[in-house]
Amino acid sequence: MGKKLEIPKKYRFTKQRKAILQVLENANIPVRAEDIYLLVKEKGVDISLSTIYRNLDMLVKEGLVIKSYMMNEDKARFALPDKKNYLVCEKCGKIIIIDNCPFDKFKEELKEVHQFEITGHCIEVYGICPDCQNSNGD
Amino acid sequence: MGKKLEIPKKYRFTKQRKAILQVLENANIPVRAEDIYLLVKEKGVDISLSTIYRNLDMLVKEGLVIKSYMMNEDKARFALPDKKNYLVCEKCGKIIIIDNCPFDKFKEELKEVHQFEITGHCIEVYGICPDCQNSNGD
DNA sequence: ATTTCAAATGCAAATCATTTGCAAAAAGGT
DNA sequence: ACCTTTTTGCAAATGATTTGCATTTGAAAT
Repeated sequence: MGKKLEIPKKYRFTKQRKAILQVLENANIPVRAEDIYLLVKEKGVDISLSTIYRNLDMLVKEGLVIKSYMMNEDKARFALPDKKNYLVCEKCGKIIIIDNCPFDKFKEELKEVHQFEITGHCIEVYGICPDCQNSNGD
Repeated sequence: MGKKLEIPKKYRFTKQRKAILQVLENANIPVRAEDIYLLVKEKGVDISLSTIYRNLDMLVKEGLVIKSYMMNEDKARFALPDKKNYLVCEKCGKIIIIDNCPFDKFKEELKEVHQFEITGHCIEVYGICPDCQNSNGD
């Protein structure tokens, strides 16, 4: 699914780090620290939440991972850059990645108008998914 | 500045609430709960943080205010819907609102492809602002 | 293969934004 | 002014994320 994550050589390649990368690569939506925790443990690798947070911080600082927050959720989510644009269903929370981001063409215009050197972006679209449109009530 | 906020009649019009709305209307960028707290106090109106959070929750639930998180900041920001798309400078943190959102045309396409009934969106673009492009170091 | 040492980890404690319980204060209709 | 309900403030609780520190572990050098 996602692209291969290349960790800069200045960092060591531990089994915990390896497992975290694997989860991020396999995830098809942005995941929370806790999701990673469970998925890594599931693979039989021992890990702690602080290790996960420390690695995510590092990855975000290196620009390899995007951190974002979703509507009405107080926990951060992390994803490879190709999963940073998504649709979220307000009812069931389903997440759908938008590929072929339409934003790129607009980027040029924005760059000129504001003289910004643009390094990235993140789009969150929310609405009601097909399934929830049909089902009334909750 | 921003548009006028209309509070549904089912809510009472207290002085704290009035002050919060005023701050949101006058803000030219998304603000944090704490910013609102300081600005309201500055106007001489007594208020507590819990009142601010409760009102913001209400406004978000009513769809009158957009809640978002910015890059590398763990605090939520709140803004009227016309300020939900912005550029952030990674160096100095400067925020610039994108008006005339280019996203609307793309919305139709997205609606068809994913069958989503789209109710809103939020775009964050990050990069380096003109000022910071020149200044080296910090 | 062993040594060596900085980087990485786990645990428990600390932080800090946000939330919540509850009694007191203030809206708004009658 | 009175009554009922919402809203507020305070202080305590919550819960995600961060941090200190002793221990473990990569991987470079021997």
